[in-house]
Amino acid sequence: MGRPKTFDETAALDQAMEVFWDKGYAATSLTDLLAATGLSKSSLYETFGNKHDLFLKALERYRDAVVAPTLAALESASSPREAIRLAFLQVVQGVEQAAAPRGCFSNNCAVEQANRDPAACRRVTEVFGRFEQAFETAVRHGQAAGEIPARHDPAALARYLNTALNGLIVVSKTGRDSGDLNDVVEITLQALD
Amino acid sequence: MGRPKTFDETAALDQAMEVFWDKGYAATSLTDLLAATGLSKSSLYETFGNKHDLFLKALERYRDAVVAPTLAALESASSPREAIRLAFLQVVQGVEQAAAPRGCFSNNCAVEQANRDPAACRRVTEVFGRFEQAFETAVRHGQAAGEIPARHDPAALARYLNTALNGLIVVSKTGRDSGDLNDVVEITLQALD
DNA sequence: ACCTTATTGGACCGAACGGTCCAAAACTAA
DNA sequence: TTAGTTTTGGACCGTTCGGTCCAATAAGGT
Repeated sequence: MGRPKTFDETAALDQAMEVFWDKGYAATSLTDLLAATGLSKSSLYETFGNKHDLFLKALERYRDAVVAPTLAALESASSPREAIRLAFLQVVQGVEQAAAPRGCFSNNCAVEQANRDPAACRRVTEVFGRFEQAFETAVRHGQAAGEIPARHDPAALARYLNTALNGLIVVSKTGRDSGDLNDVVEITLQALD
Repeated sequence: MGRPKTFDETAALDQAMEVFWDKGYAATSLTDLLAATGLSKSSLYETFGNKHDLFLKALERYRDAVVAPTLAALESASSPREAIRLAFLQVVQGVEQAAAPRGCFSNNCAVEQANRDPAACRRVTEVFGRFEQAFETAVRHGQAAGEIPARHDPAALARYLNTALNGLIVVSKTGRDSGDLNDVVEITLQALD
């Protein structure tokens, strides 16, 4: 069976994801990736292919390891309305804690790569779709529980929430007063009244 | 007085701005800039300094040549409420017309550079601030005209509108159905009711 | 113990990167 | 016409880029 790998493949992928998340695709060099993962050049190419392949795998890893758990919480919350608020407040919290919020990997990728990298764009679209789906089921649950008026169209409201969330993430990147951001969140959530 | 320049400096700057706007900072090479501006390397360095200097100048040019006119229209509209709606619909229109919308230069820059380029970040923050200011005066005018209820806090509402607009721009980059985007705009603008 | 199979480090590659420099050219002012 | 000033093209620079390749190595399976 030959010599086994001396490193954890998904751990290395996680490290690569962090770098891409922080610096974007173009600004990330192979040297950065080697330093972050601790791999040698041959190991990296052997296990992940080239830089672009690795980038796509990092995007998928983000979807599975970061996005999916968050959305699961959103979909199975006992109080869907509060869960939605929490999703927004987590962004504000991110600003309070990190001096330089790195935003959302998919969001970053949409802005940097969507125009010139169809494969990456497809994956971002998928993540956005999942967000919308999660928001939609949360809205439906909220409506069933009487927390959200039934007159709202769940699908449209979900798209709205996803858009607003992405806006908040972008604006946060320039470093804002968290009180101001909280005001924005409150107004945003009035759409659920 | 010596040999005069054979090119239009602001026209060259406009071309450089287009490239940076489309590709971002890291993915734009000097070769790209030379091709777009038509300048020789020495002319470019002589007139604009290095790549980063040029980038900052392109951001400022964007603020003055692209953002300022838009905001002026927003601030002096006879129907402020409709002007706000129009600002959002322009983004949707951009999706319908361009196969690959390039978004907003400041927005792109916020996502790509805010964390690692303080000078660029400052300029982006300034543009965001101007947007909020324009939205705020539009809201105030709308309130004075009776188009927008007086109970709303103009500053907070302006921040909300700026955030929502940026969200719409980001989501648009992945190429969406314009009908869906219109739904989002309608819900967004219900905050003005 | 041995043979097969796989991993690994690092030398190496051509190309492209951002940036500098200078001699030739082109224009103005006198 | 000439002196003075600025622009301009392009040669050139060292560095870094993403990527390939191979010999050495290390761990199975038998």
